[in-house]
Order: sequence, then structure tokens, then C-alpha cells
Amino acid sequence: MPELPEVETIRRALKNGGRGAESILGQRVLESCLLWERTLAEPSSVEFQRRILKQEIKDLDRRGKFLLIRLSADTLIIHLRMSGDLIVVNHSKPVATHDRLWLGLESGQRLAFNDTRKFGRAWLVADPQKVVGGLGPEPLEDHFTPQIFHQSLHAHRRQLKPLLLDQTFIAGLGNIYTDEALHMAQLHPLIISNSLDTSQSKRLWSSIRRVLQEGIERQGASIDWVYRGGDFQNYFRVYQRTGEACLRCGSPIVRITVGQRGTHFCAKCQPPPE
DNA sequence: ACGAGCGCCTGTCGGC
DNA sequence: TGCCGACAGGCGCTCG
Repeated sequence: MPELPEVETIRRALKNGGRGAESILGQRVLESCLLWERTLAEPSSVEFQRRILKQEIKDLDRRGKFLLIRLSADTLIIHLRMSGDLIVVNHSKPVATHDRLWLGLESGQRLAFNDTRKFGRAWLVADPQKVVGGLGPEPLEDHFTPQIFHQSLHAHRRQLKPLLLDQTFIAGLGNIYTDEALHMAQLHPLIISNSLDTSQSKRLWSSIRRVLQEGIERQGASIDWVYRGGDFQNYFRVYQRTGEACLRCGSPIVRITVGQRGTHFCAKCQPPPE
């Protein structure tokens, strides 16, 4: 599912309660069960079971698309990749079909990492930097300024779409929010990054932030067969709207493939580079 | 430095 | 109805 707004929505629900569950803060882990080996990136299954036991959930943070569950001694880091979700259910409920890893909490609740396509990953580490240290800036933080963004764009000579999807360049954008941000900024996905002038860079900077903020306010997007609570999918301007009218100019939305990803844009509002 | 192609997985949808 | 390919919110790897 998960781009920044969806991960942020899950983080808030786990921390403050929501999506039909209580907060997991302050709970101690009494039991753990790994149902798909490859879901656990680190450490070994045996060490994981031993180490996580009795640790208390102290806080929940997010870095890009990574969820950081701060425990007494370690951090449990989760990346949901394409189809992952984190759900809190009562322990009396049966384990769900695609649950890959779950933790039994002292409240009698179970925190389940459900992931149909098995691309998701979990790490239990003492130092989170080991996992998230290479990420680019957080787009919604104050120190991510238009000036810094413009300089970064000019430090590369890459097509905008693949560059924005590169998590070492900027953290948290995925296929949906990238297409939406480029449309809002009226920039074609194949424009070369260092050709943007300062006003175009600033437009892209503010579009990225606005789209992400809007996604968070709408509690993310729920698409495909999984309901996730958010309704941002009803407000897409280009994503999955191939052939439909651009909300700005009325021209049909076009779909091309860029870096093996479906890419949606308005051919009139987002003219191609020469 | 950069882009293309592929692998990892399961499921849905549309065309024939 | 059944089969088959295309496609899906991600990312790490190789190879030019």
C-alpha cells in the first residue's frame, strides 16, 4: 500500500488508537510468531524470538515509508512494500490468511503484519540508522527547503519521475503521489532534473508537500481489494485516470511506462521536454 | 551516473 | 467457463 501518507496513517492509529483498535503504546511483547521466513530481514528467527520477548513498546515513529516501533532496547522496523498492513486484533481472533509475522501483547491483543505479496520486511535492530540511514530528506520537515531541493535536483541529471521515486533522493514518495505531484506542478515526468529553473523547482517542492499533506488528511488511499480506511483514491487527479478528463484543462489523461512503472499525466498541462 | 530488465509474490481484471 | 497476459501503492540486483 504504502507511501508516506498511508504509513503515517498507520503510525498514528497504532500510537493513538484508531482503525478499530486501541493504542499499542506501553504494551509488552509476550509472544512472537514468524509465519514466512523471508519477512524477517534481520536478525535470525531464533534470535528475534529471544530478543523481542518482554520488550515494551515505547513509541512509534516514521522515516519515509519505514515504520519504527521503538522498544525498550531495540527498534522493530517495518517496511510494508506493496501489499503490507499492520493490524491490531484481539488474540481470540483466528490468524488471518496473509499474516506473516505477529506479536502477542500483554493486553490480549495481537499486532499482525499482514502482507499478501510477501514483499514486506521487518528488522529488529539496536541502531535504526543501519536500516534507514541512507534515506533522503523527509519532505514535510522544516529543513527541507525549496533551495535545498533545487540544489539536489541540479546535483543529478535524471528524469524527474525515477528521481522522485528514488528513496535516497527524497524519502516517502511512491508511484501515486509522484504522479499527483508532477501533475500539480505541471511538469512532465521525463523532464531532466537539472533543467528546472528555481520557480519550477519551487512549484514541484510545494506540490510534493501539498499532495502528501492532502493524503495524510484523507488518511491515505484505499485501492484494490484491501480497505484501509482512507479515501484519497477519490481525489486522484491523474493516477489510474487514463483516458478521463484532466480536472484542470479537460484533456484526456495519458498513461506511459517510465522505469517499469505506470505513469499518468496530462499531455497538455505537462508538456514533454524537447 | 544513469536507465533498462528482472526477480521477488499473490491476486484481480479484461479479452478471447 | 477457462485460460492467459497485463497489471498492481516497492525495491534490490545485474548489466550495459
